[in-house]
Amino acid sequence: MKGNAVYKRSYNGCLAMCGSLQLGACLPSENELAQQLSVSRTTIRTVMTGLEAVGILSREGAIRRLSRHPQPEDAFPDTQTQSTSATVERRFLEWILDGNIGPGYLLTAAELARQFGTSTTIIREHLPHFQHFGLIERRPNSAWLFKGVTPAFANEIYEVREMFELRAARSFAVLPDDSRSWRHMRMIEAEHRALLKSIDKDYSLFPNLDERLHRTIHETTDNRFIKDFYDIISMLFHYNARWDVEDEKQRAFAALTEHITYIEALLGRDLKAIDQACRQHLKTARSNLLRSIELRMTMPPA
Amino acid sequence: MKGNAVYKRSYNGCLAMCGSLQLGACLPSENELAQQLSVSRTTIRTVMTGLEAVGILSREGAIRRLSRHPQPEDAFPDTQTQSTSATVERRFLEWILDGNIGPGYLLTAAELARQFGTSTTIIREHLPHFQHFGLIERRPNSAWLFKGVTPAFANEIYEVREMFELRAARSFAVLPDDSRSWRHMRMIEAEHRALLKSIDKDYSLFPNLDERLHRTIHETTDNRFIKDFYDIISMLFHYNARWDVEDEKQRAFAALTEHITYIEALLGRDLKAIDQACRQHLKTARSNLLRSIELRMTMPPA
DNA sequence: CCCATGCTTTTTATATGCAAAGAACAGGGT
DNA sequence: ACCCTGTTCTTTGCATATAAAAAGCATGGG
Repeated sequence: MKGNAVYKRSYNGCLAMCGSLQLGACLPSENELAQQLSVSRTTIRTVMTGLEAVGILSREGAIRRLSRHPQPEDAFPDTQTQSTSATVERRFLEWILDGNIGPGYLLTAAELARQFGTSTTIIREHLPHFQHFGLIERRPNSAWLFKGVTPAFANEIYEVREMFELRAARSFAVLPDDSRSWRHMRMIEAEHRALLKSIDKDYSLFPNLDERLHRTIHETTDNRFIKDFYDIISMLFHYNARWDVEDEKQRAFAALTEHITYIEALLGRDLKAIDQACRQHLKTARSNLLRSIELRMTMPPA
Repeated sequence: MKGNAVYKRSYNGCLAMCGSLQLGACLPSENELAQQLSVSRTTIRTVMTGLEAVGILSREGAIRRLSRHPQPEDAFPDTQTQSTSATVERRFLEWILDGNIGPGYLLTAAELARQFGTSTTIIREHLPHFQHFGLIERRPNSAWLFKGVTPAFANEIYEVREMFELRAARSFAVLPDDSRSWRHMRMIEAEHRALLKSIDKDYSLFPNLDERLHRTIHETTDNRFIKDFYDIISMLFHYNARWDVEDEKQRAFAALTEHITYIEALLGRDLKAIDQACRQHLKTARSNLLRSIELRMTMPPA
């Protein structure tokens, strides 16, 4: 009735720990393992029992020792280490953002449950989350309306994003030199410069860097609502990468250049330059997104 | 297993309709009734059966006639016309905002279910909503952390609110004279002037007017995220009224005056005046809220 | 052919059941 | 006194069950 993803993830975690242990060495205490993996001792004990059953551990009384080194095939596959809930969330987003349905489509919990092979409980728990993302809208006592990943959606997101990021960027500029964010930003700057040199082959590393830059900026506001909103941007951004593969290298290069200007303005505490660089970059990002959305609307994927 | 709040609400709705009917008159068609009350025909049919059972309606074949006028006691009490879900949501918010728990308190779904007399299913469906409000935070596989209605909470809300409302107000100013929002605003202005005259006795009507003014402004942005955020403000505002009863009259008067300045600036399309009035009003509102929160934190309610 | 109503099928709202995971308690060793 | 393991008790994650409500289909009258 309940999956055992936590068990499997912890099992894999323990396997990894065992890997760096000498044969015959005894394991840390249950409490310590539990803390390291952020799970309860109960789970650790179940894992230990499992490891003993396959002969990786042996125990004398209360002491457990490594009796053979774990092999890669001892581990559970990654697909099984995520809770049903997380899996459904991910698959649902993929399904929606891959364009399987268009604006106006009515989503019924019962149908989705069948489609994803879970119960309606899980579906009903997740739909409000996508409402928060602005993707769907509730009809009381009835189905959910899919609003679509439309130009309007992108524009509304970017309208808010611009306000938030401008404010965050300004607040970044007045933080002390030795704040965590500033140290972070200097690292990110270095990574940008490094990536710029090898952009021809490493352009696919850019999205991750992009996300980290913007998140670092947003985090400085210390405002739970602004941070929360960044999850929406992040979601959209993450999945946009799925469709928009054309010209990826050029776009990465252009964005990288804009980022560097932006970062220089930030580290230079030049408010005017910050505003300008921020606006310019978001404008580019917005039109990239819009272009990609419009392209997809005229020729939906097979 | 499922409440019948929809039935009861529709039943009351039909009673009200019957009230304005002549004795012996025949009712509208089932379809029409269903549409009027925004429920399914199935529900209407069940209601009709109920009304026949208590002798309010009589039927010959397919025709239903009013056979006696409904009395007030025929109606279901209002408490029974709301779904379990809605009731829990309301009671939970009241419970939290009335200060029954402090920041740092751990909420467990099981306990809440017992406390509110429902199943954990409902509770689990609602907690994410309060997370969206910024009131609680999730600990995976464990309890929820109540973050408290603290000064930080108020400040973070107002930081965002200011950005959104300034932008909305500016976009309001460029709408055409005959737009729905402008007509709306002129009505609201009239109500403000009327209320100003009778503020001594009618000050308790102010909160409703306040909400309508700000919502009218926010609606003009046509941005789902901004509108969505206004629900949080609204919630806080609504419940703030529960604690903050002292000096209510003075505060209503002060706010009313600020509103009128604000509205004049808006209707005058004077961008600079709008900015100033908006900032000024939000500043006052924020400090009222902060004062009330700080007061409550030093002397929590019995 | 358009709308009625009657009847059937599907979906939603909510409670309950149960395995997995977490938390609390208890004795024992250092 | 602390930390460790064994044990028990509670809570969470998820599926299922069921009444209420919605949606769909059939039939019949103007």
